[in-house]
Amino acid sequence: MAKGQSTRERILSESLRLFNEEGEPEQSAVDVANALGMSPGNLYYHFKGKDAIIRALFDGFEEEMRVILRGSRGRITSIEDNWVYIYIILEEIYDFRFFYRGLSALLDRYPDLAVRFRALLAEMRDAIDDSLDGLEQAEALDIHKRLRPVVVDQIISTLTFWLSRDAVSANSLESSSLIDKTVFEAIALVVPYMGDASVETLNTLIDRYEAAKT
Amino acid sequence: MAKGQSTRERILSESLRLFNEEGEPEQSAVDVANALGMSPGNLYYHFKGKDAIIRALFDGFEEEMRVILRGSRGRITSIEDNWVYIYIILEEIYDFRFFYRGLSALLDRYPDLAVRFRALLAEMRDAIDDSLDGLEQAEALDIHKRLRPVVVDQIISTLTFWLSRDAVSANSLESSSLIDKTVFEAIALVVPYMGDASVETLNTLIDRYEAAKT
DNA sequence: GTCTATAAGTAGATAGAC
DNA sequence: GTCTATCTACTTATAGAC
Repeated sequence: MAKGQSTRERILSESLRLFNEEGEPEQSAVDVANALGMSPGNLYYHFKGKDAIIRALFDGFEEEMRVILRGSRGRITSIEDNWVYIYIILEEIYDFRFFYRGLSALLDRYPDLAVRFRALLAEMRDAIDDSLDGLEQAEALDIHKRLRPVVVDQIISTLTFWLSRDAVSANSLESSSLIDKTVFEAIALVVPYMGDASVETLNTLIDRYEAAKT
Repeated sequence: MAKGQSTRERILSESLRLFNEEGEPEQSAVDVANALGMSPGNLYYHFKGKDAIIRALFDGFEEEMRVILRGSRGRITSIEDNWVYIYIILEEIYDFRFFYRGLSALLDRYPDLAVRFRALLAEMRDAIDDSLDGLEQAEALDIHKRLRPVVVDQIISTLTFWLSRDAVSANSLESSSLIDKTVFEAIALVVPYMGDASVETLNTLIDRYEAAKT
């Protein structure tokens, strides 16, 4: 543990680590205290319980994600830009993976977080719409009016459930491979709408993907 | 409750109802017994606990899903066929929705069910491959070799996480509307690969979707 | 097959000493 | 700020009577 870290911060970072690595449902507030060599009473002095810890962790995630989403507006015009942009989003989600893995259950347990999470998803939707607009101009992307919202839903769904998909699949990947694969899949959703540029774009995408693997 | 139903059957159907409607994590074995006006001791006589109940429920789901998946092989050639086929799959999943809503957590808790669930997904993958083959011949569907497995993944993902997506979204739909919407989205994933037939297919799809709504 | 009673274990939470 | 001690509430599980 880095010196200068307050007890509060130590509780938060150890909780995040335990939830991500051992599974949030399996860890009680007392487990967190034990992992830190701290008494439960002390932990309860800093946080009213596991609920308060999870809310505090969400605060941090929410803020960082907002910075990412807002920082990109109007700046995404190429496939390369998109690759990097989505990669950054997925890395942020990966750091908060316990939340995404048990999403439905957690949103049921914390209705207040559900409201905030939905607001975050709405921001993400706007950001994706924005970058699709950018691509439509720069790369002659052409999505049928009726299909546009469906495609956006599919992209959001991919960015939301990629970790659950991996958990369900038999052979779980290492994190960076998984992120690369997911970026590829997200962009692949719009490739067929690129008309004559599709094949070329697909090749660019495959090159980028293969490069990331090495 | 229908007469002639054994206590075992009553426990299973009441458990399924409670898990689906009230959430599986919130219901203990004692809650199920109480809901049936039965003593916990009696429930424990029939099932060793909640784990045994969930395994028995999975047995039923697994068997029904296999029948559906195997019954369709080689019989799907049109968009209409696909619509009906996917609709039936989603209805079956809907009956077992508590499981799909807490998928990651449940597969973590029951590694034996994880193995069986993955086998079921593999069967589903084969069935989807099969029906895409059918469409490729009948409707000149043309998916780039590299994208084919990605598209199949996206379809499977849609059919696996549609209930979680709905739970996360702000405005949850009524079950039949949600199923219609999901069928539309699943088929929409292959529409752009239909070349000249795309627009026509999309219109057929929209008509079918609008008809389902009324 | 079904009931009552109860044991055993654990998470969540707080009071009060240091 | 941190610790020890403790209490409540609840789930799981079983023994033994009917």
